[in-house]
Amino acid sequence: MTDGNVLSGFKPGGHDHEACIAAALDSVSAVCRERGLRLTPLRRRVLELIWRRHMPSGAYDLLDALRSDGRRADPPTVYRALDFLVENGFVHRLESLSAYVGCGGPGREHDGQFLICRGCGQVAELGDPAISAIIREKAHALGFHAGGQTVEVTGTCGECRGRAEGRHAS
Amino acid sequence: MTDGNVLSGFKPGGHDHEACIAAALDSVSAVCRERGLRLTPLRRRVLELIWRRHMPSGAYDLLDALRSDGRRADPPTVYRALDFLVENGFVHRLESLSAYVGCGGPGREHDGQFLICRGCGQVAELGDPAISAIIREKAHALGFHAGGQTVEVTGTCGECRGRAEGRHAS
DNA sequence: TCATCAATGATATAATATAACGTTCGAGCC
DNA sequence: GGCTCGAACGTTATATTATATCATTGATGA
Repeated sequence: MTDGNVLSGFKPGGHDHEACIAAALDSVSAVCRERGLRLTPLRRRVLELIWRRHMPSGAYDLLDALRSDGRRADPPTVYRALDFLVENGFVHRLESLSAYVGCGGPGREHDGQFLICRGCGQVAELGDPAISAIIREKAHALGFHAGGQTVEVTGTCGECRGRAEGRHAS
Repeated sequence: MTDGNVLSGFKPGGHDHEACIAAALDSVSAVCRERGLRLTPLRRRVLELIWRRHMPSGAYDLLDALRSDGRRADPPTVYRALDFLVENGFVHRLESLSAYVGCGGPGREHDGQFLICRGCGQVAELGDPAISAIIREKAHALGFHAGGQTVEVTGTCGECRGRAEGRHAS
């Protein structure tokens, strides 16, 4: 099996974060052009802030960041931007954290599965058809017609487990 | 495949609800005795209220219900009872609804999967090992050590879909 | 009987999210 | 260009969900 189903993985310490943000913004920007959606400066900025932190952001963290920009901002400002980004699949809401992360495969229809590391706080997103299919099938066997799926797993990523074992050994 | 993995299903209109509540309370009561846990009157009452509504209850709904009992109650009262019930696996929190439902298999270790009907608001709980296993395995393939899983599916149950089709046909 | 600790009472406040209405701004049309 | 319209955003207020903190009660065992 390849990593073809990983929409966004845990990032090693030294990855080129600016490039990673830029790529995400470009990708969303392209999808918006295709679909006639308006990626306004505010929406774009919120999306950038989400990618920049590279871990789940609370709405009020984003609000503070907007204020640091010098912009006047109140809760509806950020919630409206988040609504747009979530509705169009550019950002996902993590229900178990009440927080938001950038989508690793914007523009692709998918049910995301999220791995949330307790150690570093990073989140990986899978878009694994086998997982969503088995859930849909098991539900269907009970006569249930599945719509959206929320799949969130907390645990420890490889890098953090490595660190923990390192400490043990030393 | 049997329905062996259904911990609690969608209830038909006429099921014996009192018996259903009593069975749940007895079952939790027995587990508490086994484990030396204190199912105090308050905790028992909150658990009963949750089963009685037979659909997800918000913490503040429960609070209102406690007050209707004539009992003085404030948020920490209900949240502490919920903490006890959730920690010990007698109640599950539905992250996508910020609400609580009774556990269909108290005392059994399991990752629950929840089917949330948009029509009637009822929730079915599965404890399907195949679902939790594939999630754990896919996570593991990425070096991620899975702890708890949140799996919540919104959609439409058979009974509600039946009703909707009935209206169409008429 | 008393010491102790878990449970609950009570007050205050934090964190997350939405309602409602006014204002601005840009796209399409005359 | 000037108009109209609707989407986006500004602004104020408030709703909903959850926790921190300290005081009090009450059951259990020394």
